[in-house]
Amino acid sequence: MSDRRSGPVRSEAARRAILNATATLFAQRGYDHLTMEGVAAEAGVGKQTIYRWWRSKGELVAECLIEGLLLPNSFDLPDTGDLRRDLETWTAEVLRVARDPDGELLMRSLIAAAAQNADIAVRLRDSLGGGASVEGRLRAGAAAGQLREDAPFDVLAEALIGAIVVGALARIPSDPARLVGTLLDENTG
Amino acid sequence: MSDRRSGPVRSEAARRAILNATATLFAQRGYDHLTMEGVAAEAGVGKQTIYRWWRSKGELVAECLIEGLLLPNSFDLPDTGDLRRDLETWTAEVLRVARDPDGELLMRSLIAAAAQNADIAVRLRDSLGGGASVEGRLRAGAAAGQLREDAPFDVLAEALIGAIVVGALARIPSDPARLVGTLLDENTG
DNA sequence: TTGATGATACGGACCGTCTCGTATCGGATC
DNA sequence: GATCCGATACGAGACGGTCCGTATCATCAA
Repeated sequence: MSDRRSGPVRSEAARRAILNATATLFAQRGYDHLTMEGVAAEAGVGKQTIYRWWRSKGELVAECLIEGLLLPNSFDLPDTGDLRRDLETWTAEVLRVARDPDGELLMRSLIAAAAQNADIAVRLRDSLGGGASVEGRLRAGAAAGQLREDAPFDVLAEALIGAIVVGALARIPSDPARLVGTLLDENTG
Repeated sequence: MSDRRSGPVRSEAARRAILNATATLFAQRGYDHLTMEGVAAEAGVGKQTIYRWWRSKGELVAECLIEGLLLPNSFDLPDTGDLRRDLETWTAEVLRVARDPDGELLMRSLIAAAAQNADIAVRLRDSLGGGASVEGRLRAGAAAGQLREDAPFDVLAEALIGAIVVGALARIPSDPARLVGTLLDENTG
């Protein structure tokens, strides 16, 4: 028995056009005003082609997130060996984007999308450095003697990301150095 | 010149029916599946009566929040004199509601609503103890010698609420004692 | 031959506006 | 004080629009 198939193969061009259109419209209009018909039109594609491969708007946005089409690469957390400076750099970069008018809509839309869709929440957390990057960087810092070895890395990561998110939602101007300082100071080795 | 009006006065019965219906349907279906027509039907009211007094779904939900129809009163932060225990009690209560299936939908919907609507974000922050309650409780604790006098109260409050919110979004099981402990431990006087 | 594609028609859900007829208020008239 | 009148909120629902998710074309590449 062979699982060979005849007929045309899934069009990669259509897939990319759809994902790019989704990213464009998401950034322009936000999650709630993102429509499947809009994506189809922008991508020059039939609606059915979208529904054939994605079950919902949420899956579409989640895949854009995975593909890195929604968040800039600068959100990668650096590791220069200086834990505090790296965290401040990263926090400042995230806050800078969050304060830019376009970026603010993007962040708020991502949060709204994450609140409505578990897939997106997981992907967003990854993209924003959830389990992996922030917590990992904290561990590396501890290994380098810049943080208590037994510091609660997961809680600290959650608090840092949480403070940024809530600050963005409530439009509170946060100071990266104060924020990182508050969380690190008490836990330095 | 007088600003007297003739004609019937705004119906308080209709207002309450609308707000109650909004709260009920919000808790049942979440923010995005809350429809004006659904509210009108549930409240036994004409759609126009809603649109006459509220410009959007967001304003409606924000007013429910103000009226205390969406969040239980138990979210009031106690002050027994023991800062750490009070914060742990409050955090545990919030997390308890967030873990209940109905409560989870409610919390996630509130976050989604806050991300989309600035009014709701402000009201939610108030209801959840934003500037006022958590930060104020921290100050009181400092005055009682349970926290450094010069601790960054605002950042700590933001980090605590943020950690709870992000934990709820990403469905991370948080431990109230660890969370509060991490934030308080080395800011104690 | 098979199956993905762009296009488009379809019924249905909600939107926000508009207009009914009805009920209730204040002010003017008697 | 009784009565009428203009103003206005009310419940109900019709209306044109947008978007949903599904179904069905003819077309075209493997």
